[in-house]
Amino acid sequence: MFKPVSAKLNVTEMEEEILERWKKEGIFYKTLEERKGCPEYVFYEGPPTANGRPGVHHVLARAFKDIFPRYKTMQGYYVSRRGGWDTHGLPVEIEVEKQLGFTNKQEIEDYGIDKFNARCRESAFTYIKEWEKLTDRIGFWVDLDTAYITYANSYIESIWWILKQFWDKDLLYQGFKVVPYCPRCGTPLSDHEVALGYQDAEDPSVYVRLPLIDEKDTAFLIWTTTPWTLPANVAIAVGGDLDYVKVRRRLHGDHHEDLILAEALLQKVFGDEKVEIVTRYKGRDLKGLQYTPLYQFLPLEKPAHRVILADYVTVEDGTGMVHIAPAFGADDMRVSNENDLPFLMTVGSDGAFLKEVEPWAGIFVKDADPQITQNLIDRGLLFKQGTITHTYPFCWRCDSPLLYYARPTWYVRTSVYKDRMVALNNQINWYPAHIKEGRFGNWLENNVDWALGRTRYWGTPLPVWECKTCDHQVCVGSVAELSQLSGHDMSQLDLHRPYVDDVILACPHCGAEMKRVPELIDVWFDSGSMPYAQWHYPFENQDKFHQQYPADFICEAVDQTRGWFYSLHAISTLLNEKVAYKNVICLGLILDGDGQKMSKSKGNVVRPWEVLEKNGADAMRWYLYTASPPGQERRFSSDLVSEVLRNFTLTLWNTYSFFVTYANIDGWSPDKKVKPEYSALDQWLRSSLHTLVRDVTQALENYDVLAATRPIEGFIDQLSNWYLRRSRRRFWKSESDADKFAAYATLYEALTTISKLLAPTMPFISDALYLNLTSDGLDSVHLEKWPDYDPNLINEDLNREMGLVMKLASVGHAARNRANRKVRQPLSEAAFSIGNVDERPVIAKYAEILEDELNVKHVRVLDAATEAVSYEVKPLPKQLGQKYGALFPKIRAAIMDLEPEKAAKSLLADLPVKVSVNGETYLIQPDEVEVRAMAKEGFSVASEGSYLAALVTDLTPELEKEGLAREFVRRVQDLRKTADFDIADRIKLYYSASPKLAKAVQEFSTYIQGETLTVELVEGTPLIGMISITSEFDGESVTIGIARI
RNA sequence: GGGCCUUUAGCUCAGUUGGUUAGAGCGCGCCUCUGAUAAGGGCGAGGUCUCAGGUUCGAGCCCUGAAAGGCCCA
Repeated sequence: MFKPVSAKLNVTEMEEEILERWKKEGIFYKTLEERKGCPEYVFYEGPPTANGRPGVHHVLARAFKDIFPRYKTMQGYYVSRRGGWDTHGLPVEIEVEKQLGFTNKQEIEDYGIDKFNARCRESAFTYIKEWEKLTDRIGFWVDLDTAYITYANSYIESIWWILKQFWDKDLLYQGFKVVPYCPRCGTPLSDHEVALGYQDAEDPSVYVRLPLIDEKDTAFLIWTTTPWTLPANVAIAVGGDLDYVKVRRRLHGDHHEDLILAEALLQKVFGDEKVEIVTRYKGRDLKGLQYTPLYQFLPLEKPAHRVILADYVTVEDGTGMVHIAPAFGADDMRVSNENDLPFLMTVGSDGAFLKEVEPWAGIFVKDADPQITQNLIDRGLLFKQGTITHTYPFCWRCDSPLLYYARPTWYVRTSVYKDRMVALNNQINWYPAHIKEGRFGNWLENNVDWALGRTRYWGTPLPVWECKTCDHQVCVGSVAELSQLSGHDMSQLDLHRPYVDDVILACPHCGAEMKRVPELIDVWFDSGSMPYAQWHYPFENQDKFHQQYPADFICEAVDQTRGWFYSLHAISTLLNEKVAYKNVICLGLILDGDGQKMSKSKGNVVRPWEVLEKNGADAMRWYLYTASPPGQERRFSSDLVSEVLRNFTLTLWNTYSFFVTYANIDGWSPDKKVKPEYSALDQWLRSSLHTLVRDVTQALENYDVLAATRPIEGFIDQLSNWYLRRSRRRFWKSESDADKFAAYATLYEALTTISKLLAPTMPFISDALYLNLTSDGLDSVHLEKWPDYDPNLINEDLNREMGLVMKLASVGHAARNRANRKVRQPLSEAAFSIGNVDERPVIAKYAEILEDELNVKHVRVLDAATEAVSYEVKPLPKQLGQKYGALFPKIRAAIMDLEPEKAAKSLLADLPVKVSVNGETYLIQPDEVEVRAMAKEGFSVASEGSYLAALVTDLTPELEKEGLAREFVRRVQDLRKTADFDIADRIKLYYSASPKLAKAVQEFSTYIQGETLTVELVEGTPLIGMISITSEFDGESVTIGIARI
């Protein structure tokens, strides 16, 4: 006996029961336990930050992550899946700052770094419960009990070890560079952080005169969108080979002024204003010309304010004369150094002007733009102003505009490993494939050194100590080393600020005090270090590390290309010259209903809970797998998840419920000793099933989730709507014969196999099915072996033939519809015409199925000689086009010109026909054309392509009576259902009917009794206490009463 | 300015090595079937396959260019 299964499914209840069972029996740990010692399949969990609520996009990633560990476990691999939490960095700090109402770094310092960091440590796990609950609810099996935590001392120590390796290889260095810098957070950002925050922004666009020293009434014209950088100007750059002109503008009276700019930009700058070209230059002619500085707030260490040459100057916008402020542009800095120009720093680390810049001291630079512009107007130096909208980087967390700002900071010399990173990337299997050469490959090709330093509080401290006196630096690679260098036991030290800052070392060179440099490191370095740091490698777990490196599989969204995908790859390359992961699925973004990216800052993150409560985790997962290719972005809609439930989950569930219901009635159970006698339909289903196992397995091997899921939908549809519909009578009939056994065995095999195929993707329903269907099975489908397919059972011919039978049935139904003959009314005959000779035998072979499906007494091939009235012979382009190439159009025309009747008769007899083109004769084979027939009158026809069904719609009295009997049966069945009788209940039945119907009932009484489980069929008024109904149809009337026996 | 992706029915998406009638699901209208079904079946409305060139006997598919949208980088 199987546990009875209602056709109605309460999906949430079912899933929660399964969850409860998993928990109670520790199924997840059992799957690990059982596979101990097996070959390892390695999955890395990209650590999320638990200081925000998990959203739909997290469900997406976790759903995809879950598939392969489950699949590989079933294949016999040991897949330890350690969870992880990202805990450091700005996202956490900013939340705490919000709580405390802080707006700048000084407030944090005043509050106390120790207290601040203690709060950060807590805040990092604000939503840990919700994360755990969600992870659990969606069935993502990951070991959160042993999850690695990036703030742990052991984790940090491993990172220190990595940094020390880099230090020893001269891969870690301090440089003075212009970096993207967030003035609010007070820290530089790495390129991949900057990449997260580009937005459209409106900035001033100003054209400014810089008067020449040696020429009266003449000025260079420069352009900038950052007026605040002008006080730091030291030079003008021009392109040596570009063409420049001096133009003369007429002013009021006799006055005029001369301006120098690139010729190509005259139109853009002056528009319709007429100006006179006075002189032409090449850029290099201008070199060395001096101009009057705009401002002189700071002393100059070297001569400045002259024209220099730079290769990056273009004439695309501006004036072709580029204002150079070495403190605020990477290119500016480079050319300034090349030309031995001074460096003017006018701005503090808070983004406000220094006190030397008197008029605007203390004002945030962007806020000072209008005042500077006004100042230039007042002094007659502003030529023109406006605004420009362009994409500008903003801080990815706090939305402040970033400044490009020169400061000393720490770098990892990734650029020297660029080629190696590119080469190793070629070994990685990317899905979708274009990321490899495209987005990720390009990113690697353009690699610049990793800006590692962060001047913040909550993060992994950079373990470099510097001598106050002689500037000597040491990098510390372990706690032991720190103890040794400091002369104190540091094993209990919290490796965070401010505690590490308090550790003073003695300089090995001069003996003076060494203090730690102030920087923390980029949090992406934390997560990229997880392959090593999660095991506290190399201090512990050396074996474990080697077993678990590199990963076979990782999966994150596309925004990690420059995030985790990169940091894993870069660290692994620099450290070991190996890949960190072999296969990676890169997911597209989930968009909200309006196509907007979901993000916390926009507040449009859809809560996954509603969807889960309504439709369950399986349906939500299935939707995410099947909706669109994984790399593509997708709009998320709760309604589409409901659709999965209705169309897929419930179809499967009902098939399962049907099986259990009838198997229980018949007391059927699987018996391996009995060899089933499979019918053609059974063989077809098994062929489809084993094809499915083959295809799904292959798709999973290729990390192709779409191809591993969509075909299952197709199979379930055919299982339910063709196999089961066509097999119902086999289950209903009362005798338990070999045919019935085969039907049960087939359906049972299909359902148990499906439960395994669905285990990685729909872990709940698959286990529900498995547990009930396999009484002698394991504790969970997730402990099962992945199914094998039997190639001998795969019969492509059978698959094709059955497809054809379905097509013919469909055309047959259409013909019935057209003739207005409902299926309940038996008809004498259906005749089919099939355009392709080879396919014709299908009709005879599957006659029984077609007769039953269409409710006709007989099916056959339409007789070409006597029943068809006209033909059409249609050339098949695929065959003929490939065979005749350019000759095809003429061959085609020649075939169309043939006399259709004559040609058709020959072709239907499987004989070729001759056509003549350009004096040559060609033989057209029967399989190179389609013959379409039209049927004579007396038939009701429908056709699709070359398939035609012709029904004989004349009714004999006998057929009519049978039709009435079936109508009668249907009324009884309806009544049984309304009365809520059990399917197996025997009944007695009283009826009174109009004469014609009464006669039909008498004649078909055996049939009726069999169909309706009627033990006593009595003509007479229903008895008191019977459930009864009166109805009229086809001009007849009847009253029926039934009662259970 | 550069890179990558997308563009097919009202919506979500398929569309094989290029083959002449471009499909599915949902939604909509009409009809129908049902003792597994929240379903199934039939018919219908709904498409200049983003546009323009090119290659080819033949292009939704291949090539070139353009447009729109998205992501990323300057």
